[in-house]
Parts: sequence; C-alpha cells; structure tokens
Amino acid sequence: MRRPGLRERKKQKTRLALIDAALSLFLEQGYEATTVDQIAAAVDVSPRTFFRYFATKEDVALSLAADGQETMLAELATRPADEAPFTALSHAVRAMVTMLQEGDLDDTARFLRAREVIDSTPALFAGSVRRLVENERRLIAEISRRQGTDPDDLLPHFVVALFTAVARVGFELCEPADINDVKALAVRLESTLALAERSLRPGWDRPGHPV
Amino acid sequence: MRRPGLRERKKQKTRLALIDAALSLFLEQGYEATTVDQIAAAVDVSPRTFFRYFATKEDVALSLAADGQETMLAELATRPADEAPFTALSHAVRAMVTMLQEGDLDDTARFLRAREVIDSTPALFAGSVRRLVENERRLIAEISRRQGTDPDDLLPHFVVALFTAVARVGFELCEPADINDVKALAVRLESTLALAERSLRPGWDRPGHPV
DNA sequence: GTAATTTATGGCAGTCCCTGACAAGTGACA
DNA sequence: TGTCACTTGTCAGGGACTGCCATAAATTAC
Repeated sequence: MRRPGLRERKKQKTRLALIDAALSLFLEQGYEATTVDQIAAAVDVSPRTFFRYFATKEDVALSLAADGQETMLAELATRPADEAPFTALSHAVRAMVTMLQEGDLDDTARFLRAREVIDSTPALFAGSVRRLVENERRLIAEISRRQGTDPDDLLPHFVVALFTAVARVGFELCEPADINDVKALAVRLESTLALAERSLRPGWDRPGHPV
Repeated sequence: MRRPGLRERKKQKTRLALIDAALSLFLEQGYEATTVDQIAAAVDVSPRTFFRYFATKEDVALSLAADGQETMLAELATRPADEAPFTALSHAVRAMVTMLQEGDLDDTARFLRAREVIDSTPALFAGSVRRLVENERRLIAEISRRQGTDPDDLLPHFVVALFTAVARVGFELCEPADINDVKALAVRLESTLALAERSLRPGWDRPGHPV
C-alpha cells in the first residue's frame, strides 16, 4: 500500500475538488442552471480539463455512486458460491453501506451530499437509475456464473432486476425525514430488504424451484 | 368519435412521418450518427419544427412506448378496487399488448421497429428505463389511492418498483430469438409474469400481511 | 543532476442539441 | 370573405462535448 506518486495525488485532489464544487453549485442554484464552465472556474481549471475527469456533466454527481457499485460488485465476488443469489446480493449492498460507515468522514459527507443532490434533481435521478440498470449486465453475469446457468436464462435476469428494484427503493429519499446520516440510510435499506424477504417464497431465486 | 379537422390530421401525419424517418435512419446509420437535421430533412420539415413535435432527439423513438404507458395507466384506473395491486398492474400491461394486437397493422409494425431500435441502442434503452421509472410516481399514486394508504408508505413503492422490474424483464429482447411479432412478445411477458407469480407469497402486495 | 519520455493541462475551433423571438403561411369559423 | 388561432420557418444564440496541437509538469533513464 505504497502511497501513489505526486501526479496521482494531484489528480485525486482535483477530482474531489471538482465534485465538491459541482455539488455546492448544484445545491445553490440548481443542476441545469450551473454550467461546467462555472464548475471549472470554481476549481480554477479549464473546462476542457473538466471533461478529462468526467465524461459528462452529470457524471460529476454520479461518480461516487458508481464507485459504490464497484465495491458492491467486488463484495459479491467474495460471497460463497453456495449462497442463494438474492442473499449474496443483499450482503453486497450491505458491504457498500458498511464501507461508508467505516470510511473517511469527509468521504461519507460527500457521498450523502451527492445523494441529496441526485434525489432532488430529476435529471440526475434518472441518470442514477440508468447506471443502476446498466450495471445489471455485470450482476447477471456474476450470478449466472455462480449458479452455473446460462446468462440468457430468464431467472438471473428476474433475480437481478428484482434486486435492483429493492435497492432502488432502499436508497430512496424517505419523506418527510431527510436521510442525512448513514445510520438512517442503513435502517431504511434494512427494512426494505426485510420487506422483500418476507414477500418472497423460500428458494424463489434458485433454479428448479418452480413447476 | 368524429374525425378531427384537417389541421389535426396533418399534425398526426407529420408526427408519424418523423417517427418513421427517424427509426429508418437510426437503423441504417445508428442513433448517434444521425442528426435531427437529417430527420427533419427526410420529412421536409425545418429542424425547429422537429422540436415542436418532440422535446428531445430520443423522444422520437420513445414516444410510442410512452403512449403505451398511457394506455396502461388508463387500464389500471378501470380495474376493480378490491383487486390486489400486483394483479391489477399485471392486467394493465396485458391491456397494452392486447391493444397492440388489435390495433392498426402499421402501428404495430412501427411499435416493434421502435422497440428494436431502442433495445439495440444503449442511449435509447437508458432513456426508456428513465421513462419507466418516472412513470412510477403515477403508478404509486394510483395504487395507494386504491388501497387508501399513504403514498409515502414503503409498500406501494415496493410493489410498483417490483412490478416495473418484472415489466422491464418481460419486454426485454430475448436472445438469440428476435421478438419480431407481438405474439412472441406476449409469450415472453406472460412467462415473466408467471415467474413473478410463483416467486411471491400470496398477499405480499397488501398491507397488514407482514409481521 | 541533467536529459529524454511520458502524461496532464490549456486554448481554440467546431459540431450538435435545444430554445426564444419574430415573421409569414395555413386551417378554423362566423 | 375576413378575422382569428395555430402552425411553421428563419435566425441568433447558449451550452454540452470533442479533436487537435502546443505547453508545462512529473517520471524515468542516464
């Protein structure tokens, strides 16, 4: 775990600075009202450089969530192969929240701030869901690999789509109480997972159960 | 059911012409590669007019699916109030497919062509999911109205999100067999609905069941 | 320590999506 | 037929995003 070179550290620094500046501006004056020129100017960087860090304007708000998805996928890969798919997926999301609780305080605050902006901005919320769904392909691949089934089977698609739905509701903004700490977020997620658990028949997510 | 005036008929005609031209171009040279100028030129209409018919470039491909969602919502409103939420939603999607089967042949062909383009274009697929999710708000409102519960309750959110997931998988392109007729689409949808039916516990979508 | 190489950045020109405003053309209706 | 409402085209412009090239900084080689 050698600390990376100066160049790399600088890059991470500007990346975070861009995210922070963008989130502040989005909260202040709204997402569509702020231009990337403004964001770049706030960090004292050229607009061209902004697009070298983030492919699109919405990316700057969604990149943290994307990171979360990566850790989720990584966690999923470590789950025992004999674990039921939905159970494994549930543990994977939990790992994401756990990482938030254990991680750097600044990082956690930033993440929650991004969540707040995303939830209150339709365009960003849509983008967030888009990413979630795009990520399903990888989850399906991993699940069908674990089960040794064909990725084109209906079941893995169904399991993953259903899981995505649960995760989506679990991370949703719960009115009227703002979720401003990780704890409340974890509670909300757990109650949604529990609801799913008691709504589904045992063994529903494994092949061979039906008929 | 009086036929609308000339002005209205002309508008519908250009609308369909724009959709057809756009779908052809998208299939031919890809979505990103075609500009709205090209689409407008193909219909002999100014680019400005294109945006009077469709708010965005992706709208021209998604508007038919949006129409389908409208008929679904309308059907949902006619379902008996004592029907279980998920059952009512299932009947609502079925009504959409039925309408396709009974409707004009040109309309059906156009719809399937749009579906083909959407499924093979990541950007459009993403937009399609976005619309689906945006529509959830209305579905949630309707479901909680039927049940007499608070729209902020976890349950209606859960039911609708889960239903959206099922519908999404049901309309998915099933490799390697292309779904090029409505019949095959209906079959796929039914088998997904059946899978959901036997995966869920009876009464899961009504309040009071848990504990 | 200096030179050579790699990599990040800035500036610029240009494309495309999308919008507001105004003027001109076309159906609706008395 | 004449007035009114609505649709369309044109124009100007903003904002997102990209390719290209020159410059500056950090890394590596010597």
